[in-house]
Amino acid sequence: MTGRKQKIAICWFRRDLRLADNPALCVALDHGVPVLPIFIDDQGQDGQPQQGGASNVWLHNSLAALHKDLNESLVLFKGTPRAVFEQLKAEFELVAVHWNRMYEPEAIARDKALKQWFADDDVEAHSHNGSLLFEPWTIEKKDGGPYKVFTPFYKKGCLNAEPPRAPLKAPQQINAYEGKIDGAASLDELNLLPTRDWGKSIVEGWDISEAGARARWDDFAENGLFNYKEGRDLPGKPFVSRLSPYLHFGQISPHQLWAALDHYSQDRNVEHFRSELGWREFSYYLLYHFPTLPKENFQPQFEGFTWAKDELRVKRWQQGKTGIPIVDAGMRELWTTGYMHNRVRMIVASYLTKNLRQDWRDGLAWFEDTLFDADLASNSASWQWVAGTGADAAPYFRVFNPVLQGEKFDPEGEYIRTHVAELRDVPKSYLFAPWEAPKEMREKYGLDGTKYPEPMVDLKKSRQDALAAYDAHKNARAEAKESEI
DNA sequence: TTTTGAGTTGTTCGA
DNA sequence: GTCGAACAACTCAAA
Repeated sequence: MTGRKQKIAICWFRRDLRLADNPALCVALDHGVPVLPIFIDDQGQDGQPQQGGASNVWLHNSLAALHKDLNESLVLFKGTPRAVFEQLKAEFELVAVHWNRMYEPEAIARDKALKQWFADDDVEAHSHNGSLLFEPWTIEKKDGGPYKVFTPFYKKGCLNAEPPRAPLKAPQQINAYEGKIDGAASLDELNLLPTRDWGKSIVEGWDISEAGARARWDDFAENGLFNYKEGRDLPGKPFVSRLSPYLHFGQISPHQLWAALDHYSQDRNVEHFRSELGWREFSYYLLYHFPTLPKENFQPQFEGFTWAKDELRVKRWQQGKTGIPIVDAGMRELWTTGYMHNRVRMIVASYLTKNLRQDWRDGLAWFEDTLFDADLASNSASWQWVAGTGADAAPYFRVFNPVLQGEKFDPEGEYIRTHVAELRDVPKSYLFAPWEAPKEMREKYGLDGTKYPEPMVDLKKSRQDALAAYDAHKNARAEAKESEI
């Protein structure tokens, strides 16, 4: 190549797959040179984690949509960011590189090293805040340490802090670099879709794009928000936002939602939805300050607690064949749609960790693989919360009774019937605990295990066993402590 | 340093 | 059927 290299600025898309309210994109466009929008798939490389199957399906569709929104100018790569940037640096004069921050421990390590590398090479590189309302390092207790309880974190820490910025408008025009780039990959070459058909069926009903995120919000604002505080507990009703996968991949930002909520009267429903965004912040905050959150019990007193390791139990839970209707409905919703209603997530998590006494990490791994919205921060914080090992966790004796939960939150059985076909015709009086149905009814509907399985474990006994296991652990610890003295 | 009040989402038991 | 108490202490946050 002769002459001077072409000047460009790079906007590195990651977990911010949108044009509106995208600080990195806005600033990249300000340099007055063509912007090269790129995405790098570095899963499994250089210590970066592998994303789950459902997440990759979502990502595939997101990238296709973003490419379209960018007038087909998005350039994809597979490999390590370092290698990609080395190549781009050889080919172009990099005026600046911009990205929006990620907060997983491995991502932080990667980005930190890259920043140093850019600094050593005199390339301007800047990270921006695109996905959190409050940066984790800005919220601290009076004594300077991190909060471990949600309410003071949210009320004192967040609500008294500098308010989140107003969302940025989408750029009116994008001066994108449109030449050919060596080493770029096609979307198919990223191989994000699974080989089985599963990838096709789960995307039904989702518009996986920035416009789709908008539409989802509009629909929720009109039909769910006004009834959110109580309605969000009813899995058979459309009162939850279902925005979580869009938030995870950044097709919509929390700033956009936070600001949009200002347009409504600040009643308890709006307050509650805001606080759910607060929970998302809290999860990221915990992961930032306690990076072992996905791997180790947050509460150290659970060290050495033994879970009843049983692969068959985990497998039947995954397949939605536990014999507990609301649990099976949830697990099947997850498998067939890539999503599970929040109330049911708690029920199935409580059932796995308490009634089946399986390690919360097994549940976490399954959710990571099958949820569209699999988000390391929220997922680890929430599993630990249910298991009782987490921050601000439920007391150990709080074991959900899935029969009562079903009767209370899915009273007409709509949710169960939607997801567990075998139970569609079972009368309501036995829908939540089919093992209690009279013999002839059990035979008629195949509730004796011919169509629908009998319960894996007795609910009452397994509850007592869980409480006993906790007690035993506590006593063992107390004794160990005593013998130290 | 000590003290005080509080802590997302539940269940069971007995009056 | 409804209601309050018990479940078990412990940690956190702030005064």
